[in-house]
Amino acid sequence: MKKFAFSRASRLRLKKEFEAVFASGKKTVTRDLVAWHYPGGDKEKKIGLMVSKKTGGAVKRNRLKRLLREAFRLSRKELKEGTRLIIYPKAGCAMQNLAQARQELDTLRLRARLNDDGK
RNA sequence: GACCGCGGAUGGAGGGCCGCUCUUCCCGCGAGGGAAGGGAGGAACUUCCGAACUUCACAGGGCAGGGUGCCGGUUCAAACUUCGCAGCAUAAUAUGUGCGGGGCAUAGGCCGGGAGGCGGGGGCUACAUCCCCCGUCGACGGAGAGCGCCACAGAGAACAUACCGCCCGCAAGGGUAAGGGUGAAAAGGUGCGGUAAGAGCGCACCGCGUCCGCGGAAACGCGGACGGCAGGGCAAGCCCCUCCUGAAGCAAGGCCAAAAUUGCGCUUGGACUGCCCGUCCGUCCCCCUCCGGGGGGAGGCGCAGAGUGGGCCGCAACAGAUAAAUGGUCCUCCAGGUCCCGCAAGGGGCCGGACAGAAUUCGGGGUACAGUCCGCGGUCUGAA
RNA sequence: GCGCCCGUAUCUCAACGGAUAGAGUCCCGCCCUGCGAAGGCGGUUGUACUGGUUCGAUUCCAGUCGGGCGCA
Repeated sequence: MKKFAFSRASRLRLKKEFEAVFASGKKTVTRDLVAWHYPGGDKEKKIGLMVSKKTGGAVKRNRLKRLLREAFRLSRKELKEGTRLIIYPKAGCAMQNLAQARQELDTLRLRARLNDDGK
């Protein structure tokens, strides 16, 4: 297995999965992000991204998703196993580069107590 | 040379590390791993036109509805269709693929022309009309079929009882449409004749209409004859005429198909065993009964219909995803901006790469766009 | 992706193609009150933008821009 792999298994892909997290998950809010999270059944950590059209055009939205996906990919070993996470950047979100994205994701993880404490 | 505007081209380059997606091959029981190769644009944006494609509808004709509107030339597709050639894939003369020619856009783009509107200048001594030139604009059939509207001002805004006038008349009344005034628009213009005053009432020129001739490929123009001249504007108001037009759209459409439900058929279930026999354990409810059993329901199994969740095709000619890939980060170079040091050559610091992201495909239009290059036009400045 | 609709004051809505674009609300000033609320009087604020048709455009037409809706 690759160390920083990010395949389709790490993404929420079905409407059912999203709805399960919305229905029974907890909501955590930081300055720029809103997140829903829920401990899943298996060990896989999965992420889903939602970006509103209010954020901007397709280029801006894609850039935002790529940054957040990259931040998740690089720091996902710190995350608790089995986490299902949905991230929604707020409309006025001023995220410019990867460093800011990782910092935002870190504060989100601490605030939601999703750290991998080694079981 | 600088600046501005318009049009066109281009839309940073190389590398390291970590990732995503597709195809082919290899390894692996599998999960997966590895190798090679492909992976956003001129606008992918917009959805303003059209073509292909798909499903539905469809005897023929008409109406309604929607659209179109001076003339000529030119421009058109990796889609579709037709023909020819080539050679690859394959068992194949079929199919796919490549090349070339033809067809195909009602209304688009570009170029040119013609009438027309507006503005400016000039000409006919002057006004008006008209003519010529320059600039500019436009979706440019019909107001000689009908309906409707035309504020304010003005007497009057459309089959005129004409306000001030002019003329006749003592007056009542009548005749006038020249002149004044209003307005975006008021019964063709100028001149002469004519008349009580006037008027296409008559005449000349111009304008308008009809017909004929000539020129032009056509729109149209020119000339001649005839008609005294019908009654304003608006059709991007309704409308009439010409011509075109079946509807919807890949979320089209086709296929596979859990669970639950519906229908039909069959039916004691499990363990021991390779299988049968056999043994053991479990065996819901109702009705009939000659106590052997039989029938029905529930349950179980199978099949079928429909088609939800979901998936596949449509969807690839070297992008082909589907909560939707084509990325992140660092270094060097190339442009660029700004600041500091310096007389200058130059050196250093900081910032930093336009607009923008495929979703069946193709063509045209529209819009956005840093920097660089090219062309055209304008203004300013300088030199000869 | 495809198809469709709508843009008027801060907000909710009016306005046969006719001029100064209205009504409530908001805001501002004054009056009233010991102060405020309510009330009264007065005022500010504009047709998304750019062209075209027309004597004249919020209205008609075209194009940009910005919102919204439907379709599995």
